[in-house]
Amino acid sequence: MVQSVQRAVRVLRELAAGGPRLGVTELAERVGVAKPTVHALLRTLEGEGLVVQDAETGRYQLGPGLLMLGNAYLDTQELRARSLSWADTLANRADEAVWVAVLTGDHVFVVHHAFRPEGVVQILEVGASIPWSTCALGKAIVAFLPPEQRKELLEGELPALTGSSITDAAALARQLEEIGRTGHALENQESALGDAGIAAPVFDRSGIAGAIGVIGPVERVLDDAVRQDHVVAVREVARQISRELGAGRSGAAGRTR
Amino acid sequence: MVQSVQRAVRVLRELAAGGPRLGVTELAERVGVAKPTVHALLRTLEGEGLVVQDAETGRYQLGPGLLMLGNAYLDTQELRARSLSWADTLANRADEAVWVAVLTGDHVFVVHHAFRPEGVVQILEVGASIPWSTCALGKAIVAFLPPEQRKELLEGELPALTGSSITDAAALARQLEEIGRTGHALENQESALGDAGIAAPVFDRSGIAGAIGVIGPVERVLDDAVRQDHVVAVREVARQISRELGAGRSGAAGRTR
DNA sequence: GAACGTCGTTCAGCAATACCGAACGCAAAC
DNA sequence: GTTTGCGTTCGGTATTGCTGAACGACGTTC
Repeated sequence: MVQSVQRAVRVLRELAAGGPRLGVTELAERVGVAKPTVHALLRTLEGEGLVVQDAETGRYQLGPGLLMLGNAYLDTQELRARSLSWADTLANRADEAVWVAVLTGDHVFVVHHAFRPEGVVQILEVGASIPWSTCALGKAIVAFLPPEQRKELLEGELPALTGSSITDAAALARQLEEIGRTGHALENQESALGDAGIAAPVFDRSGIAGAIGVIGPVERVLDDAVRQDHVVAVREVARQISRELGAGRSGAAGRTR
Repeated sequence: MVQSVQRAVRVLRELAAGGPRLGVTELAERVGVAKPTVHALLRTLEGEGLVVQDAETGRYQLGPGLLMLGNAYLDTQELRARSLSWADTLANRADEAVWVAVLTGDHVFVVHHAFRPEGVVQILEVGASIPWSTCALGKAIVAFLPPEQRKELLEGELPALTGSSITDAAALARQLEEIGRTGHALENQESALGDAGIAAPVFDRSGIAGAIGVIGPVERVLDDAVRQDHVVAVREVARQISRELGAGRSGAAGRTR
């Protein structure tokens, strides 16, 4: 609606996507507006700290103000706040990394990452964005969405990140149905080779809020000896968080009606 | 310069600062513009995913798009990229948490956090913003800034976060001078009670780029038995990263001229 | 249970504002 | 030394965004 703001955000998006440093001219043609316009937007964003200009080359890149706002977003996430201690508990109990995620559009957003205890070098995944259909967290959320939204997502794009990604809507629908019955979702190397996950939905007063799950090497996570333990642990923790968020007593399919 | 963009950012800032959810009316009076104006801005930001509206109450809060942009900022940080593996190495060697930070205005911004191995529950501090004068990282950076910038910061506000925070400009100037000689900075509960830190500056082609250091309980970090080891380790790692960033061979005060 | 107050939202008109084409200064490339 | 490309500045135009007033819905109060 407000043109300049839309354009400013598009500029930020281009800066985020296209390489570390971009020039005014390049940005102008990517966004499709005149060069002086982009310049004015950049100066404004720079004044607000959302963009910084490299003193040497004159090119622009994203600024630290964005990180502040991004962190502020995390703080407003009630799901995240309530999950922090439970995620740690789960990480210790399962001896695996734990992710908490919400759905945004057709992607799943990791809002918290509890590390695996005693793990080796682990990279932080907070802020990661994954197509819903390729991970346990996404499937756990979508399975409990209102039918029309679920249908819409199923009819949308189903990208393949690995050879195991499920790209057939009918097969996915069957999985979702089963997830609705069992209350948990599985993922076997559908988003990254070698990684598997087990996730369960988290509800708040108004319905599905997100999902929590364990993520780790397929050999460990889906091992027959511990898999059922993981399922139970994840589902229990998800239900606990749901209760703290004020969900109705029907832990699972209750809110889909 | 571009009014609407400035106002949009101010709206985001207010959303970040003031509580989890704010209404249009409240935002309008905080930002000081008419209600419909704020409404239009919010609708635009919502369309871009930087803001979401609570379906129930109609109030607004920050959106996940901000997290994406914030993460994109981290990815553009060359210092962060080069530090990742070194920070882990240092965390293991020192057996303490390691932070990497850059200077923004008069605050220090944590862009990477390597956890202490085998540590108990640790909270992630990436995105934290600390007054430069209250932490080892900040002092390590400012000590190697060009003289006029250093002077400006010394004349600026020197807030006190704890009773140990240094608020006297002359005392700080003396510390900075010593840091310039020794190549490392110390912090003894100046930003948080019980926490201490040891940091060293990191340089790139054009001068000071940021700092890296260990953070932990004062009893461990500043213990006489290991303190000197920490100093050596931090300084070595800082020099290694500087080399990767293309700094001149003068590891320490070289670039201040 | 009805009246009130408050909130988010819509509308239309005014003019302020942001956009653009052209031109400038500067640096690097040839 | 010339040329090419960059980021930047400038001024006029009309598009665009801003505002006051009014609408409908919700929650509260008496």
